[in-house]
Amino acid sequence: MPIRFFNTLSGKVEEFRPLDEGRVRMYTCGPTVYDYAHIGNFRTFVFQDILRRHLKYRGYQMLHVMNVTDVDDNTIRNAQAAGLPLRDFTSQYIEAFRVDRMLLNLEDPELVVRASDHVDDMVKVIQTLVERGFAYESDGSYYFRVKNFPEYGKLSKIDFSGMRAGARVDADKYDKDSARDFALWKAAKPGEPAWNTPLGPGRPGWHIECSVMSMKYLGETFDIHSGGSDLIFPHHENEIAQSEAATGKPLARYWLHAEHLIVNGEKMSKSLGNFYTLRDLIAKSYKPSAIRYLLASVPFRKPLNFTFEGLHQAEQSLDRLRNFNYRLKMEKFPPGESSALAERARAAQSEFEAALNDNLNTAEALAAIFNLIRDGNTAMDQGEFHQGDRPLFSDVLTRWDRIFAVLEDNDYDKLRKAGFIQEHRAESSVPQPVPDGQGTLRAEILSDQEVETAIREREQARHGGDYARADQIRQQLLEAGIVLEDTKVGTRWKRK
RNA sequence: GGCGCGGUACCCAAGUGGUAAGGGAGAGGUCUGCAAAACCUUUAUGCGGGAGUUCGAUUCUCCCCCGCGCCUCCA
Repeated sequence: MPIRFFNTLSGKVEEFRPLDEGRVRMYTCGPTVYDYAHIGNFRTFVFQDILRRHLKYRGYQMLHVMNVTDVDDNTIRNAQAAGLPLRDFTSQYIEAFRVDRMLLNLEDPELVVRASDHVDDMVKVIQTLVERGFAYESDGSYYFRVKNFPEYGKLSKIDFSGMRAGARVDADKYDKDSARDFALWKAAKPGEPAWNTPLGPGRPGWHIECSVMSMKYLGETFDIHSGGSDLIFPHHENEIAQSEAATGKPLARYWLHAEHLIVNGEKMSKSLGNFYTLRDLIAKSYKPSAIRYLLASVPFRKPLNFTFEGLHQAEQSLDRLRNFNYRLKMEKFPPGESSALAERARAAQSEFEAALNDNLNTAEALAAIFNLIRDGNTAMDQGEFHQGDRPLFSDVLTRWDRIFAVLEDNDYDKLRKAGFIQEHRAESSVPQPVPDGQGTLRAEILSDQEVETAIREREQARHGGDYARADQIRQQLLEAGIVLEDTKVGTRWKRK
């Protein structure tokens, strides 16, 4: 079955066929590293992760390049405010972004590249654009001459032909021939970082980095380019202009754009107080896997309305998935197998695969797996689920999770790895959350060993008929964030 | 104003020219020392509003209303 994507360039859903059989070259616009990435950014990055995971699932070898913008007005401003050299400042947020990706189970792209490492390459491309008549110098800055690139607007579908230069913007404010022209290279200003290059001292404009780095690592034409919908114009439109003017070849064949995340129906902004980073949500005790689930559950071309109720619902849904997975692994089933269940499992597999092939319809892919879970649970309750059915169900779940990556309950391991929580050390006192003074949370948690000791004590109380004591222990553990469930095969525990 | 994405039950959210997936929440029931988990039943004659096309529209067309985004450096 072919994969179909909505291509912003054509405005239609199209069958996906990469240039090289079996291999996909993809470029995605990563963050500007002047602060922690926010959940709106991660909506797009989770979409891109689902995209690459599905392509891999379909057997494609990926060459995925993600850029990091580490030189622009924002990074320069914040680095100065922090009193740090630009590179040191941005390196901190590149590292924070790496940790956030780890927490959200985002696969690492094959290459993550920094704009500031490619200034020489950018200079060469700008020189080419000058030679070809697409760029000009003015006061030490270089601009792209939009009117020489007639296809300008083909991605964003903006028709510029009727607009007169200077009609909207006071042209005198700029040293540009036309208000629409955009900067390729910005002349050095006092107090700002600058590179000494054949173009003169200065720093790159925003768009040129992506043209240059994609060309360098993926070639002049590659398969997929993606980012948030706000990048369609001007960023991606300008990339197309620069790249195609320089090479004479199409830049990317499929353009995929994620719609924005909004919060409570409003745009997320710092002034509205509804602006959240991943760390903000972790500090409120939400699990990264639930955040990933929520961000993945709405197909990428739909606006995603983020609410805390929605996040809570995602947690509940995730529990349902994991409960079934646990039951599948741990419960004892009668020998034999059922051909009806085998058929059911394979049907669910083809349903979720078809949903993802259809422009990454994650909502439908979720429905397919929940239907399977209900049928599996029902069969188990009725004693009709057999040992021989286990491997197939397990296989389908595992396949599904190659895309969604939420099944394994390893949030605490990851939070510990990130340094956000630590195990409880003292013997007597109850673990306490400890704010670390940076808006994140370092909480102490009970160790696995402590939990298991308490569970053994409760088991003894239960066998002795001392239910009051058993319930007390269960309550104490609950207050420490540990949930107990008595099953046929013993007591299961999990972290809330 | 231009371009784009949306408006489906209490909440989130699929989908189709032929009569509304899935998840959460609520209610009742089964199971269990209790709880939790799980299962069963149940919750939209209805898919923003109006008109049209059609045997038939939530799905197509037109108009209108509302939300969100972009329109020079925001994922």
